[in-house]
Order: sequence, then structure tokens, then C-alpha cells
Amino acid sequence: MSSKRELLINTAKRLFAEYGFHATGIDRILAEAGVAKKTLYNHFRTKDELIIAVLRQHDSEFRNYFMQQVELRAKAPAERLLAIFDVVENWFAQNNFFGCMFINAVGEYSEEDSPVRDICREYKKLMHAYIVNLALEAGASDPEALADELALLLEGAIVTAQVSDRSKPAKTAKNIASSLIKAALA
Amino acid sequence: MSSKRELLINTAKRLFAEYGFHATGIDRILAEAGVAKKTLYNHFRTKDELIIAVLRQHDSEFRNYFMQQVELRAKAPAERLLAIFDVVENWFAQNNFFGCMFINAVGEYSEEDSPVRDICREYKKLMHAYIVNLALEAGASDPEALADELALLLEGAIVTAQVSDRSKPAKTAKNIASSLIKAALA
DNA sequence: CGAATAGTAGACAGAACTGTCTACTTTGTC
DNA sequence: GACAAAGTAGACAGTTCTGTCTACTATTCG
Repeated sequence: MSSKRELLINTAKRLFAEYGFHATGIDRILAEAGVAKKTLYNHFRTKDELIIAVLRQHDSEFRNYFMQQVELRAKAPAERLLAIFDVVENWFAQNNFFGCMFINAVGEYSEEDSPVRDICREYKKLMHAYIVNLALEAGASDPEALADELALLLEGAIVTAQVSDRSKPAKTAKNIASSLIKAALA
Repeated sequence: MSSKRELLINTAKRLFAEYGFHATGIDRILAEAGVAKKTLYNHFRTKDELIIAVLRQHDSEFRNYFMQQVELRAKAPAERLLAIFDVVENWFAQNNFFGCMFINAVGEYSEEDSPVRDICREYKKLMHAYIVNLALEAGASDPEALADELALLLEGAIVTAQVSDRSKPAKTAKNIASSLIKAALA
């Protein structure tokens, strides 16, 4: 039974998302989780290991949520490609939206071959693969190329929502995506 | 004469860009700049004030470099809109490319009304305004809308280059931009 | 020249942070 | 019911961080 482990990961995830990784101290995580220090260091050898665990958990959880939302909103692959941007619009509107945790992590960990970077790249690769798959099912002429384009729009929308304005970018990206998808299916 | 001030700002900027704001200590900045601690605290009251100064300086310097590069590469406004993506392609290829400092800053400072956020929003607003102006000169039907689209592509390219792969995204964004510009001028 | 200004070197205080350890308590499980 | 495993509370060591201060030195400029 490792409910404490999950509690620590979820608390840390919330704080890392809002305040960043270096700015969030172990003591604060422990205080907000209501867990003893010994317990944390029983589950994780170091803070870095906790960070890794948080990113892994978020990778799995967020992609799950994302795909589920997309598939819930549309059935045809071509429409699912578009639904991506409705899902993120919804995400942006949540009051605990602080941008993409992986993008933020890369901003704090620049070393090219750090485990943090590996997980972030892996996450983006899996999201890309999901889009490639939808594009393939939709019958796109070049699924890889279409996925590159849509993934780039997705990143642009996320960052714009985080930095500048969270109301417009999902719609802007969706409009562009719409014409790109049309062109790729023609 | 405040050459020490500039030296401190430039050294701090380099370290903040690579390692992030919280992870970069005052002592390291001082050691790499070869400047005494007293001198730093003579020019800046706190580390936060140094961070603000770094962001302000980078805002001005980077936009200058960016516009100059764009205007050097093309004369006609419509071509300048496209040249944006050649400029960033060049930027991504530099070995000291660690993404957009403002995006990274927002990842570490989430408080909506912090001075850091203000500067980042301002920077993005000015870049957007520059693109609006080019779109206007190019005769776009809706310059604001076109600028929204191109700015979003720009953000997407930057983040994709930072996280996943720095070779492709500039070209991907440029291709999309090309058709958007064509459509907006038709 | 001489006074004000700016810089150097670094000790120091005080806080915060990571990680260890001890002593005690709760919780399952056989 | 007893014993092992897991958790609590928190003191503690050791480091690092920001920011202050002192004593000394170089520079600039009227």
C-alpha cells in the first residue's frame, strides 16, 4: 500500500506546476501533503527522484486524459484531429492551468541528456505519435507531416495561453488546423 | 560609467538562460563576472531587481536583433513576414539556444501580476505589434488575425525546437505561414 | 593634489534547503 | 496478540543562498 507515495507525487505535482521545480522546497511539499520527511525519503532517494516520478506520473495521466477527451468529443479521425483544440481550450480555462509541465521543466533543466529532458522528449514523442495515428486513420496524404504541423500549433497555443492570453489561442490554432487538415485530405 | 552593471546583466542573462532563474545563485554570477558582491548590491537592491533588469535588457536587445535580421533578409512586407521564420531557424541553430527566455521565466514565475510576468507579456505584445505592422503594410485583409496566427506559429516553433528537435520546426512553421499569408492577401 | 566615487575581497548573519537519524506510534498480517 | 513494516515528529548536520558590512584600493575629476 503506497497511498502516501501517490499523495506525495500529487502534492509535489501541484506545487511544481505552480511554482516550478527549484522554487518548491521539500519541506513545503511535506507540509501540504501532511507527511513526514522520513516517509518521503523512504519512497524516493532524492528530490530529483521525486521530480522524475512526478513527471512520469503526469506523462501517463495527462496523455490518458487528453486522448480520452479527444475520443469523447468526436468519432471520425479527421474530426478528432480538430477536437484536439477543443480539449486544450477547456484545459486553458481551468484555474490551475500553468502551461505544459514538460515545457516548464525543460526551461529549468537544460542539460541535454538529463533524465528530466528524456521524459519531456518522450512525452512529446508520444503525443506526436498519437496525432500521426489519427492523421493516418483520417487518410492524410503525409500523416507525419500533418502531425508535425498540428503538434507545432498545439505547442504554440499552449505557450500563448500561458504567457499572453488564454482565451484566443485555442481557437486560432483550431482555425489553422482546420485548413491544414482539409488540405492534407484533399 | 556603469560597465560593471552591464557586465553583471550580461553574465546573469547567460546563466539564467541556461540554468534558469532560481537555480542560478548570486555567487555564481559574481564569480563568472569577476565582480565583487558589494558592486552588485550597489547597482541592484535584490536578486529580483537584477532579474528584472536582465529581462528588460533582453527584451530590448532581442527585439532589436530580431527586427534587424528580418529587415535585412527581405524588403517587401509580405516577404518579411516569411523571413521571420528564417531568422528563428538561425537562432535555433546557435549553440547557446535555450528557448525563449520569457517563456522560461513565466514557467518559474506564475503569479499573474508579478513584474516578471508583466515584462514577458509586454515583450510578446511588442513582438505581436511588429507582426501586425508588417501584415498591415503587406495589405492583409485582417492584420490582427494574421498576426495572431503567425505569432502562434512562432511560439510553437520555439518550444518545439527547445524541447524536441531544433532542425525541423522553423521550416514547418514557415510552410504553414506561407499559406496563411497567401490566403490573407488574396 | 585631493576628495569623492566606485570597486575588491571576503567575513558574516540569518534563512532556507536537502538529506540523515532517533525515538515513538500506528497499522497490517500471520 | 505479537511482530514486522511503515509512518510521525522533529532535531540535526552540512550546505547553499541572499543580503550586509568592514577594511582596503583604484579611479576619476574638479
